[in-house]
Amino acid sequence: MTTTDSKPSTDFVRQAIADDVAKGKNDGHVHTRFPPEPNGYLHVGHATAIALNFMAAEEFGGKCNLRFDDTNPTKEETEYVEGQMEDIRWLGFDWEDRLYFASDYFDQLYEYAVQLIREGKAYVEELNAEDVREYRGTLTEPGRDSPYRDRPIKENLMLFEGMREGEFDDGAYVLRAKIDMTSPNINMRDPTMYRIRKVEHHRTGDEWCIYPMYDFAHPVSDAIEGVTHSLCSLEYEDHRPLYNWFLEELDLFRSRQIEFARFNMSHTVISKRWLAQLVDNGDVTGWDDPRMPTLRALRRKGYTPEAVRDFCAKVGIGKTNATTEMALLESCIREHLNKSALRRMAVLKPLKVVIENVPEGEIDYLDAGNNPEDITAGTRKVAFSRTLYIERDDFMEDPPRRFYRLTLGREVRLRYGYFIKCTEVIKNDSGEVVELRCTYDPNTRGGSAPDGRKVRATLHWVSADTALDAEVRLYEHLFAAANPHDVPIGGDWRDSLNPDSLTTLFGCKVEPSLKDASIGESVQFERQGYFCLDPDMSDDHLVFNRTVPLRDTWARIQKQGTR
RNA sequence: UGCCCGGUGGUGUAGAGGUAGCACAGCGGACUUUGGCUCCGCUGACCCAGGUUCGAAUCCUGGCCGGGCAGCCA
Repeated sequence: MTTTDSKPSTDFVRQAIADDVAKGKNDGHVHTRFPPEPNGYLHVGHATAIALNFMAAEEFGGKCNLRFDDTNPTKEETEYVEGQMEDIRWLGFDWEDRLYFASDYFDQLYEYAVQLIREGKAYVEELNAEDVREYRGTLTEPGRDSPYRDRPIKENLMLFEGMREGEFDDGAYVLRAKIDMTSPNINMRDPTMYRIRKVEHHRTGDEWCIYPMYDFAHPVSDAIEGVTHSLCSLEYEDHRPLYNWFLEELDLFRSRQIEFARFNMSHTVISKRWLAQLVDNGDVTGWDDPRMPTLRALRRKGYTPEAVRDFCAKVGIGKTNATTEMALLESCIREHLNKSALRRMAVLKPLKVVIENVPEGEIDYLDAGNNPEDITAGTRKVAFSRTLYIERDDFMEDPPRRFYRLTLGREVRLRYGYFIKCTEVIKNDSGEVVELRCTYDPNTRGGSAPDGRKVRATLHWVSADTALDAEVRLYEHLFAAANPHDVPIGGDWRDSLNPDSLTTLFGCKVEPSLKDASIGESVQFERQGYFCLDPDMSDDHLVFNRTVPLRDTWARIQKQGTR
């Protein structure tokens, strides 16, 4: 078989949708939904699902609903509803007027349950949870029919009504679908449809004391909304027959469930459960701690929605349990910020430099480009004066082979400035280098020598006369191990928490234009990385987060020398 | 031991009977007023065994390995 027209290669979900459209199913309409449970904050894993649902719908000319799956009031809160909506909007997706809640359908769900009871397809169970488990059988043995399975319809109706009226305690009764207790698929062994929970629901208050289970609520909700393709994660594969059973028995719109693999990423944990533990243990400062893989944490750290969406596209979608390297995420944010972020100079670990042939009190204002990738970003002035700071790491008294930066007697360039040559090294009593004396060449203003001589290195720097003090927070992987759960026997997944995941630097020296930055706005500190102001800042205290460091070839060379 | 799903370079993902591609990572080089960016090159994969076929990553059979399922969670 040959194809002359090259179809854009797509993932299997989009292919399945395309097949349905081609067959004229649902008159070619496509409608999806993103159905989070409001019991925590969204993370990058959710981002891939959000992107899949919204993008796929759009690609096929359809819409995507946002539907909160709020059928378990003991775990769900309004705070999370709002937080999740904020995160999805930030990502750049719009559900327009299609904001729904499974709880919107509680009345209809109840009616459908009654219908199934009337048709003899559901019954009220009064075995306790333990006995139900016992009757269910095991993975290898079939289950047995409950003694209440053949309760008369009238009685079921009365009891279910009683459940709804609050006549019984939590756990006293449960409504079950009557399917097949011997099914090899355990989900079909008379699954629970409703349980009694006398707790307040975040939206319906105390209107209800019985709540539908996911397996019942989800297909019905999808059908009510006309969702053509219900995308969910792999663990629901075994639930698909049940999903279809409800739609068929109730004769509802036939939504199609398609499962895809859940997202995993190296050097972190993804599930809400583990993340909550990190928050509770105080391993991080909260759900928005920049080391977390949550969307609000990434946002605070300086990630852009464009980069996260690009990441989702590059990760793709499959059916194998896969773990994406965090390096891919980092490359996505670097790619976006390289094009968009303004360049600034900031010295993280300052070393004082005195340019001896610059007179005291004299300040020279030099032009500095704001972004070499985008000339329309313009230029700014940076001050050059007798005393300035350079990075400690940019000077070595006894440099190794491939160290091109400053050392005694060597000439280097100050970015946008002049060539300087180190003439003297000043140390304190313990032998630490505390100051450098240098001379500059006035003929190299702007950074090039009229006589054509070259320097191997260009250093970033700031004038001591105009520099601002700042706190800078450097982040690294939260976990040292690629897979924190891959732990030796007897170990704990938290054992591989990286003790250096946060390094806080005080007394950093940054150029004054950074005073005008706004919280979250990305800038590149030249030669170092991308940074943004953290909300922890105040009028007289700048706090920057490092979003991601620049690729560092020198660090790699050093590492090679080490081994 | 029952049922379901899945195995393509280090990682992720294409491939639908006809040259195994892309991205990230790694390595080397060019360029460079960021040891950044960009550009060029390289390394590197179809779980195994049979079968069908002129031809198999793809279809069939059998193994092996991995994941999921026994909530009144989602």
